[in-house]
Amino acid sequence: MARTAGSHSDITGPRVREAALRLFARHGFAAVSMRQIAAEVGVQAGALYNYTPDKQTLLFELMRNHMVELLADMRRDSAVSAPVQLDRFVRFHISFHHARPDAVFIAYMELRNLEPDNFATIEALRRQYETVLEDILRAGVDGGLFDVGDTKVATLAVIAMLTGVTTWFRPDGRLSLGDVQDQYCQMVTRLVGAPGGSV
Amino acid sequence: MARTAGSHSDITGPRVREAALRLFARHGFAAVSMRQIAAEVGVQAGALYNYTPDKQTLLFELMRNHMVELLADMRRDSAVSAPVQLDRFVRFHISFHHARPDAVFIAYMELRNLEPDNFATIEALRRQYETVLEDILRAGVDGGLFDVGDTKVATLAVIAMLTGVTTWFRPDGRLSLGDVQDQYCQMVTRLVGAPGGSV
DNA sequence: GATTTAACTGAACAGGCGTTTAAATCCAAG
DNA sequence: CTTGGATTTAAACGCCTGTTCAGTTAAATC
Repeated sequence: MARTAGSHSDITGPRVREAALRLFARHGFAAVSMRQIAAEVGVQAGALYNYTPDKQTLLFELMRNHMVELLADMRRDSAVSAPVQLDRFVRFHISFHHARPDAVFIAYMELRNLEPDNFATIEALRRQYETVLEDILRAGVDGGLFDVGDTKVATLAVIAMLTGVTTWFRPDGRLSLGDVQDQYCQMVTRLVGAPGGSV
Repeated sequence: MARTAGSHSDITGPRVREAALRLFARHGFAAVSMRQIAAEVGVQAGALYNYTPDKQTLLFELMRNHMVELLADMRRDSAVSAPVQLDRFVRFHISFHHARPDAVFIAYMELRNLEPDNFATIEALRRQYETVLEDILRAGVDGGLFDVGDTKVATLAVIAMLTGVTTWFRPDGRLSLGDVQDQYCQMVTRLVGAPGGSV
């Protein structure tokens, strides 16, 4: 034997992913070259292929990691009432996405650059996430606590609304993240027709 | 003199823009080559330069046309009440965007591929559109008909929610466009805390 | 200090990129 | 039918693309 596995790869590997994440988010997958990513890491383009089989897989892994992390971090507690679950979901979505603006951007913008198999995988994870919210809404409707027209439509409307926050929220702006979370909780609560929603 | 101006350009010009619109929407600006656009039109790449000074301008013109058309088609009638204006805004946004899925896609996804000056122009048009909704909400708040936390936040939330429709709505699906418009009107009405909103 | 091998370089590959330009083509007016 | 300008082609420009690979470097083990 000799050199222990990953004497530099422990460092370079993550750096490659970080650089790719930032550059893909900033300029788009198709507009970023492997040489640009390599330059950001301080390495030649060929060295990247120690860490990914190709550019497409690099994108796919970034998106999958993001979605897996999203699903893992979300705690689903069906013991509490639907309105409380909804409130938690809203706050979780906003804070989780705010902490990873680049990954969010990529996950929503680069879907069309995924090869069919990879697209199907990411799409399945995304639907899984949507289902969590949909289940909350349906539970609320079944319990007579919510009143929405079509549950699926309401689900997609709420997620679109929440994800939009990442595109404009700046922590040094007029409102704190907590302020924004509070307002979105109120808006979503009203949107689903919860009794306490309207003042 | 000879051939009247634009004997073929009347045909080729629009075809170039149509092909570019579709291809940019499908694959992304950076991933589409001038040769691909030319092939779609049935022409050599060089011929495109009779219709656009360069690729960047082709993208910019598509986006600007979309935004200008959006602002032009919207009829602002401040004589009616804020809730009615809001209802009309929601229905208009959904149907206008549904009729132009490719242009919508480009207008929201290709902003980062615009050069600074072009970006500023599109951004200004977009803010102009947002202001229309914001004015409606503020009028409603001032008249005691709406109750939102921060008006700007509510504006962005509603627009994000409405624009999201384009990503999933299919006319051959479970719901008609009218159904979707109805449900979004109800959700938005409740979201802004209008009195009749909650059942 | 010799050996081993992970990590990386640098050059090369075939092909595509946006754009330019001279020459060819086309067609309506004279 | 000739003419002349609008329209398009075909080829070329220099540069960049993702990926491969033989060769170099350097660190950890013996």
